[in-house]
Amino acid sequence: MLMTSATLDRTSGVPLYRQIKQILIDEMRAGAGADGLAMTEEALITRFHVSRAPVRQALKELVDEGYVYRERAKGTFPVQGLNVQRPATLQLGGLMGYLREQGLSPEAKVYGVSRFVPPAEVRKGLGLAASDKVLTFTRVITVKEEKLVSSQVYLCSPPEFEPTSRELEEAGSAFELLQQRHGIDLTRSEHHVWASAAKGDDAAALDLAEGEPILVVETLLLTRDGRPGGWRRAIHRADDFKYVFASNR
Amino acid sequence: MLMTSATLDRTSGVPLYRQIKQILIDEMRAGAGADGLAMTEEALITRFHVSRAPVRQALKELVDEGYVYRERAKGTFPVQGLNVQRPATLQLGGLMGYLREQGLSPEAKVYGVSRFVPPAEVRKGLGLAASDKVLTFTRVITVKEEKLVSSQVYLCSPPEFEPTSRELEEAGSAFELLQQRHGIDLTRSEHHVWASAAKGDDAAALDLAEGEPILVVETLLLTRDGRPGGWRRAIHRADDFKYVFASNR
DNA sequence: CAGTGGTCTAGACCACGTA
DNA sequence: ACGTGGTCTAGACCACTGT
Repeated sequence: MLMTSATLDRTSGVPLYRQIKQILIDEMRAGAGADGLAMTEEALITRFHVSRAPVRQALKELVDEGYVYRERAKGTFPVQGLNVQRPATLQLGGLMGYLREQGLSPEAKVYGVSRFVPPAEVRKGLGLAASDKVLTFTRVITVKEEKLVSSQVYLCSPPEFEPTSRELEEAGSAFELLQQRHGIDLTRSEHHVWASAAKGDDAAALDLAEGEPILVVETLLLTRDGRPGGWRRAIHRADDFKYVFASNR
Repeated sequence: MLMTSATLDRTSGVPLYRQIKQILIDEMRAGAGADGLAMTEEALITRFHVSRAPVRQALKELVDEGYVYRERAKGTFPVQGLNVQRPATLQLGGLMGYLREQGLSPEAKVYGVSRFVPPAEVRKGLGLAASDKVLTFTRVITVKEEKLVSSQVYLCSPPEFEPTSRELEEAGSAFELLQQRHGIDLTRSEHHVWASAAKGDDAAALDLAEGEPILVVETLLLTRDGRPGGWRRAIHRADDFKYVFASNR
């Protein structure tokens, strides 16, 4: 088998460590699971004609992303099973996109877009004064005529941010809209996940009988500098929705 | 206020970047949230009399762990709210320790320790042949006379690994035992979390009526090199157990 | 012993944001 | 223009592992 060895492009503007990283990923996917090649730093330095820094940065990111593991005085080795699909942590607000990728045809409905003072629990989580108003709305995602998830969203946003229901339905996520229009990125988040029995509004929101099981996900969203910027309570139909995430520690 | 500035110890064997990192964490906790000090690389280099590498490594880890954020051409800034307790992702098998830290008195009971061929679903997840045997057992954690969680665990382990129920109850985690005795560390994991209605064995395991809501957490455990090494299905009493995790992306 | 990754030094050039 | 973090070079010494 003839293997055309990839080389680096020093004029492309793409950092060397990213090119190295991508080449190694491609090679591992292509079947280096049969641990053929040695990924020692020295080998990569001589192979790509670079110094240690870009090699180490590439390997560092590969470790963080779970592609390889390193053992002191032993070497760097690819993890097994890179060909099988590994679950990625669900992106925030990326549920619509994910469902489409899965070949489903999700529909989003947004109700009750308004701006008012949130309930005490939410106000506390967002660290707001008793009179501060936030943008709020309800979003229901339906798949195959069945209501899959109902979310109540509270967003600390400038008064100028007054999206319509239509805009919120078309945008993949309200958070994306907020970033595009006002440069506010709510990239940090804290999730609380538990099971409960549907009752009252929760039951009605998903057309469930009282007492039926639901999955509740409460999320506090934070800006890069750690200030609360949003709060969301999502109710999922039991069994139909699974939260998936991986850890390397 | 007199501030005794911490200095580095080059003889302690502790890497400089770790010392720098810890000093910065302490200072931020002490109240640098009032963004008093500048954490630019140049400032830290001159302050600690080191080169750029340890400073960058310290800051890199602080970013990864959510203590600071960096903006190109602007600077490095502490995130707000470091004094309030942030949720840490629950350590695998660390539930007993966590409950004790919370001042509760959890009790663990282990039943049915044995070694046999697992059901098809588990065998598939673990990538085993039809005749491979694994160690299996059931573990129930009780708090205040109430069964909180019931786990069915399947462990790929050498035949010599034959812990007693007693040993498994006293060890914080079967995974710890496996690492201590055979050097097998199942550090990687993939979690699937959803809500369901208790029925059959699941209902009996937690003394619930049929149809009551439960939280199901299925976890595939992997070794550092990515080979499946264990599988666990945990059933949690609804409302009493919350899965908490944070993300910086 | 040689090879590995972990840590550190002392420089360099660049893109980008602020002033 | 200047300061910031992002990237890269070319060295160095160390601890640890396997032979």
